Amino acid sequence: MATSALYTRIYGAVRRIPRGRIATYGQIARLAGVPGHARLVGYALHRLREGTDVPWHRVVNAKGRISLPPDPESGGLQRGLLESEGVAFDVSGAVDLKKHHWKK
DNA sequence: AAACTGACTAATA
DNA sequence: CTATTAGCCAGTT
Repeated sequence: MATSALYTRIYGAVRRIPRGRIATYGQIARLAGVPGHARLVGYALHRLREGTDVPWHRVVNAKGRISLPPDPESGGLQRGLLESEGVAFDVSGAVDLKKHHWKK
């Protein structure tokens, strides 16, 4: 895997997200110490897979929606994980940022 | 090494 | 509300 310092920082930042809360890519990038690299956060998470200790499902885009198309294999895993943590989804499939957006 | 890609964001239309 | 454009820059090929 293409290990890099940024990946490590990004993963570390994601791990800091409290349970039942969600954060945006831009926010994670900022926490990771690399503001402006929201895309890198997404890229890093994309390389992840089951078995990691990173709660990637708590990371969503600025709209509070899941950017990743539902994977038939995982059966909409991300949404299920969030719901089991108490995160409410809007009817349009967006997270309720009003309630669950994580604030440092 | 150079070009292409992208789990983004913000601004416009 | 959705669609398109542009800016962004490291990672991947």
